[in-house]
Amino acid sequence: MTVTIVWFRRDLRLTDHPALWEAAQEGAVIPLYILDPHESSGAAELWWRHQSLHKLAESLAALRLPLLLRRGDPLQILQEIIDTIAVDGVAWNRRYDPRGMAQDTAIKADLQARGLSVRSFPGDCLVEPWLHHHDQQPYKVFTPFWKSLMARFSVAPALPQADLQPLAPELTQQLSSESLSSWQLLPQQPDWASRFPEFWEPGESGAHIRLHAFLEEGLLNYSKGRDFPAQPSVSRLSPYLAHGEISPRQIWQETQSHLANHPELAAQGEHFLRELGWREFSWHLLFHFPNLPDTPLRPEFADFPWQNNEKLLYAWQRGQTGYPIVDAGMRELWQSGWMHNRVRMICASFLIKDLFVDWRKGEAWFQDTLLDFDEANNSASWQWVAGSGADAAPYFRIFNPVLQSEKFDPQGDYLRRWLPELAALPDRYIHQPWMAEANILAQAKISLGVDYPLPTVDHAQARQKALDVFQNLKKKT
DNA sequence: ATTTTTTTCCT
DNA sequence: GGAAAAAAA
Repeated sequence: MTVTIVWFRRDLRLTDHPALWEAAQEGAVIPLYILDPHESSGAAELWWRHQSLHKLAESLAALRLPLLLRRGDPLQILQEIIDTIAVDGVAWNRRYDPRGMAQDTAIKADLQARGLSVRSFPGDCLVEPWLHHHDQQPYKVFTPFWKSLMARFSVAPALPQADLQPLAPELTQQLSSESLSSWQLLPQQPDWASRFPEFWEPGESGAHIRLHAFLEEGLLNYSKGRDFPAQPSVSRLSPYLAHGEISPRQIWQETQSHLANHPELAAQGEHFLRELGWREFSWHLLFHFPNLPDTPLRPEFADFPWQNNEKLLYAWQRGQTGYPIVDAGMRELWQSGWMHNRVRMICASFLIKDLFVDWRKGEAWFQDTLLDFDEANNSASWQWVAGSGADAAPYFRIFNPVLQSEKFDPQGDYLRRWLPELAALPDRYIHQPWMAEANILAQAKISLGVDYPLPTVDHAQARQKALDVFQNLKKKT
């Protein structure tokens, strides 16, 4: 009978957890979570992590297992536990972020030198990110990447929940855990996160409830509906995925089995799974280009003449740009910790190409405020919008915030949900309040510049300026 | 995962 | 002269 420490990281779940499964097959399991103070984490993701750890501890407690919570350098913590009690090995699911991989390699070497069995298992990708072209080059374009992945690999079946046995009391007595509340993961400004529980139910069971609700209600119109932020046509699984409360393998498998019963949804399902493919592609890119979070993949973007106007950045962050679709998105993010994908693209394009603020400032803001923050998705997607990424939008693809709003929120339902001060404006003007005549504004009780800002920049001018800058960048190279 | 301008095609 | 398609950015 062996005793294995199972080190939980961004895989806060009990099902389809390969390390936990394997360790439980062989004997007793000591579940451990380490808060690493050197790891930078956004305020929103810490809020979620608090709830998530609480839920995981509850699920384990029901199986008469503790969740050990320790704060500090992971190697030191592991050494400390190993020195205290008789442990045979340590097991974890692999991480694929550059810092995490380096840390895991060092820890594995150290613990193995101490004679421990250290085993790592596949982490939360459909296929581990080190695949490449036949000539060893990494994929830089999504479609060939995804086709090749689909053709060459099959997704491993999701594992059921491990059969966990209670720990022997004498073992439990020797283990000390810190209290979750002592970590103070919840934000210092409590009113900021106060509305999160209206929108989210963190935890493994919440993840599966969400997935099944989506498969039943959202998938039917996924391909078209996913672009309309007022429609319930997207899965909203991203925060669960980011914290590993559900694995991509589980989403894959449960979607496939739903499709088996609903063959008419095949095309919608394929589209949904392809979005999981974009997550996969982002992790592939981050693995092969570890500087993705702070260095443009296309070198000509290194000298981009950013203006980085602090006031404009602040207006964007707080949803005060004067462009309703941008402001609605930024307020959705601030209030709910999440933003619809279509609106993320519009807001990001606006920051970069209308406000001339460095995409890394936007990336940092998203990191701090997104409940679903994911290092690979966030950096790959910002580079995609900036045009500096691998398979990026061409630089001249500049979103028009009014057209996008009219096209994807025609009745202004999304705008009215997040911008109550504009609710009384007629549909025709809600996408561009500055075009409304004085009597219409008066009727809607809006004084522009007082109740709602005038546009901070002129889109047509900003667009032209952005295109000119891009022409100059091209000339230099 | 686009927008704008130009051209074509019809009335 | 307006809509649709194609081209350019």
